[in-house]
Amino acid sequence: MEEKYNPQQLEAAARQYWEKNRSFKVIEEPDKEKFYCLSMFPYPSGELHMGHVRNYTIGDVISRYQRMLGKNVLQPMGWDAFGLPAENAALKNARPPAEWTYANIEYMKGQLKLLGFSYDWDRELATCDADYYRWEQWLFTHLVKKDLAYRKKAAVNWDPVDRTVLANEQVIDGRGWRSGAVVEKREIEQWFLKITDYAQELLDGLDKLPGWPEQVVAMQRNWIGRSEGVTVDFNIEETDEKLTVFTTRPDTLMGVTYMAVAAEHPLALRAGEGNADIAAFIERCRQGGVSEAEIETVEKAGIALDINAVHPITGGIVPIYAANFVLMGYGTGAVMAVPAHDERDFYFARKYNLSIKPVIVPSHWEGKDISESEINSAAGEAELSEDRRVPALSIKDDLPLIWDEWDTRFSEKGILRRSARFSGLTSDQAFDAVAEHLNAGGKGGRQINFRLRDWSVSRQRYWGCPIPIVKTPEGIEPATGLPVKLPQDIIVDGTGSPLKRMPEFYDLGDGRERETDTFDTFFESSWYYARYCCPDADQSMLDERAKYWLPVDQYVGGIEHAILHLLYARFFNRLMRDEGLVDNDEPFTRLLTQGMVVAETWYRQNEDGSKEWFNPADIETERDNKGKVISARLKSDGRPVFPGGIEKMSKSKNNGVNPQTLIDRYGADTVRLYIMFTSPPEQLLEWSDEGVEGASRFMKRLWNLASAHPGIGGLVVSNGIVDNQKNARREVHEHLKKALFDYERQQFNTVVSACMSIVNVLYRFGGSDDGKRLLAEGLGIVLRLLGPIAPHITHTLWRELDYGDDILNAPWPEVDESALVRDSIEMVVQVGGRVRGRITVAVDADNAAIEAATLANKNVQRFIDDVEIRKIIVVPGKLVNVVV
RNA sequence: GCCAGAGUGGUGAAAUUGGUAGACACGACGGACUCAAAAUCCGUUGCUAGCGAUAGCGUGCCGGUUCGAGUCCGGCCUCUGGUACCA
Repeated sequence: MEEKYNPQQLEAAARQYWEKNRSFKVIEEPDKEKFYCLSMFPYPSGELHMGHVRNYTIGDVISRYQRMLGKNVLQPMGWDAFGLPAENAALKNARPPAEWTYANIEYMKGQLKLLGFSYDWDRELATCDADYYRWEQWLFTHLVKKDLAYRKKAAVNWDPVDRTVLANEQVIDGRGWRSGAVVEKREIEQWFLKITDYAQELLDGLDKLPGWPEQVVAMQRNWIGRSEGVTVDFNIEETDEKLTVFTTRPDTLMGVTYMAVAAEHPLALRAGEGNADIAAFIERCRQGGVSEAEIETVEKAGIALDINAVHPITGGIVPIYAANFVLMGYGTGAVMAVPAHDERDFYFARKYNLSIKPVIVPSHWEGKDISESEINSAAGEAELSEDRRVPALSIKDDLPLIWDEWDTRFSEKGILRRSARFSGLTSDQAFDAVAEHLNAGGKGGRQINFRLRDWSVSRQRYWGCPIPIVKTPEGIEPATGLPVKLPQDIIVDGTGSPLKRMPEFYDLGDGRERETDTFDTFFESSWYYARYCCPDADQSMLDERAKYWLPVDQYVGGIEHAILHLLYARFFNRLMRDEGLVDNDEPFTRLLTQGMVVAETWYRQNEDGSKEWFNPADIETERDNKGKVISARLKSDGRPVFPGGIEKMSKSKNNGVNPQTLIDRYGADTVRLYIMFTSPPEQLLEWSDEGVEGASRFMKRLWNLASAHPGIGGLVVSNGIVDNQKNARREVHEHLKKALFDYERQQFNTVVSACMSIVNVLYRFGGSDDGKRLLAEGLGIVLRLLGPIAPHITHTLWRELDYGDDILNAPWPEVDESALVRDSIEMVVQVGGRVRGRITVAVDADNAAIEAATLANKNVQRFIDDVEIRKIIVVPGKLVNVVV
């Protein structure tokens, strides 16, 4: 046995052993409990970064843990290989995206192998392989036939200079990232999947996911956004047309004072034809990108169309505005506005001097009414004054009738006033009454609405899966002869998809043309988890093996996928279910969302004001006597650098730590241990080189302890009783209990803490003959507890110390409850909730004995001397609180 | 803007979920070993006062509930993720 810890050598040997024994190859074994553990597959961007290492280490720890519990564990790996970065790299290097992508896959695969992950590599897949994407093309043609896929126009970001569609990420401050031109919204024909048909089911399914983080469930619930409301038809004055809106607050219908439509709404476009101001406004609204964050933060603006609507109940006249915050793609592209009871409507009304008509008062406002004298004009009841101005309404007591500032109470439900036949009803009663009234008059009725919109899957890009559609003179039809293969040897030039310039791809003769758009890359990542079960199935998308493995028992990935990817995958699973391909509704039983990896940034200011960023590896720091960093300089020139804050590891801030360098230097086990130890999996992980040193030190400490006792594994005799080392053995089993508990709740940092504590105990007490038996048992426990986290060293020591042949087949350690028994316990004594002392009492002491011991404590007596004791609270086994 | 999180020593964090705040580490300081250094081992380490026993203060800020609050409730501040074409 090597005297010194030599990670490079032992890790290579351990990996060789696993490879030779095909340790992680799995097949379906119906008699064995299965466990499918999946980490989100990487985009092959070039090299592995720390985020990947963290994600895959967490997944591997869970996989190996489940395997040691005796389950049939599947852990696959593959490549999310289509996407925008390949096109950007292709543009830069003038090489085909396919070449770049496959080279990256080769390199990153080599890096993954160095980390000792227990993947079944026989199941590897890459989404850019036609063997993979042919099946999503197949599914799509079925969806077209089932009317679950359809075409409609939708807005995209258009760069008028580069004449190309931009991703939201490529729009920076409203301008194209390469051209710098102001981006425009442009409506183009696109394919959509009817995810809204599944909205209710996707919402209900969230209740059946107790293994998901509550925050993710909450985000998905809000994203789907079910709301019960009413549709209302407003006639357009002097025409036969109508404007339909949806509202969740029909109780405020009598307070409507204006309507707002999207700038691209047909009514607005028509008004713009005869009015230069309106046309200019519509043009201004066209500028800027389509992302919600951009649209919602832009200042609200509108313009009167000089078209009026007719209130469906009062017959009053309501002006129609075009507004930049109403979007054509959402609902009907029109909203009714109630400025007295909606914040956004309120500020818009103030900006354009529109009427504000309060119609709801607080529930406790029995009998009181809104003073008519303070309102001189309100749509639906009186003609608007000439300039549509309304004087300020005053607030009385807690009346929601203020004009100057908005109060959130204004939007609360209450009792209706000034609402004709509905006055006096509560908001809830009015909801029903208004809905029935509209329904009876043929002017609307109840409706359930979802915030969720249908999924646009068309992308005007090259490096993606071709949409299998053919345009013929007779119309649109699904392609036959799948797969429709993506041409590979292509040079990208940044002016739109090269497929559009390749008649050999799209021109099928007889006026028949292939679709040249490709699928959104979320399409591929929405079903890869299922394909891993049967990656070689060549007669169908999935086969019977999928029904053995699915659902995924544990999914691990970044929190940034909380909504889109996870929702699309839940949707796809249902699409595949409805094709009879899978049995289950939900694809992922448990979900762990891991936090990002961040690091300190360092910079120097250049003379032109720009900043130069330096890698943390090239910096040395100086600390004060408390250990606080007071200055830092670049190693190479010794001149100072300055901290720029802690940020996500990135190329732009040059704060990435290369996993490869660390593996070369410390070995994979140390990197894995550090990552698992330094933060709980769901939290942000702040990188620290010193922390890695600490992890490395622990590895050596473990190795040194073990190598000093060759063959000690043979001393383990049925949890060998150790008389003279009772306290030490109790500590070991207490830490073991803690570690087992933390494995179950997936808090791996404290699993490592517990292992460190056990090693500390063994260092102190492992010397004598009895100590050797303690050591034999304790080391056996630590090796198995660390097995999933640091697999190479534990594999090696398990064999070298004679514990057994293969630690993967060892039984998982169990707590010996008899080792935990104590004779006496220490309890904390508080007076008035403040700790004043400690008492030692027998384990079975009753409350009277505990109280007596408490009152006998000298320091306690100091604090109860001249005050009255009201009562004494005893928390068994923990503390005593004397209430004074 | 909207939705969802997070904030604890010099640092990463722990606190079995309302019961001893700071486990386990990192760093720093002191010691042993060494000609010396590295490595290793041992000790001290929330802040303030005190030789000490001990006391006061302390979990982003303000307020509340409770015998008792890092944990529960109300209101803020700052940071992070998502926001439908980054993946």
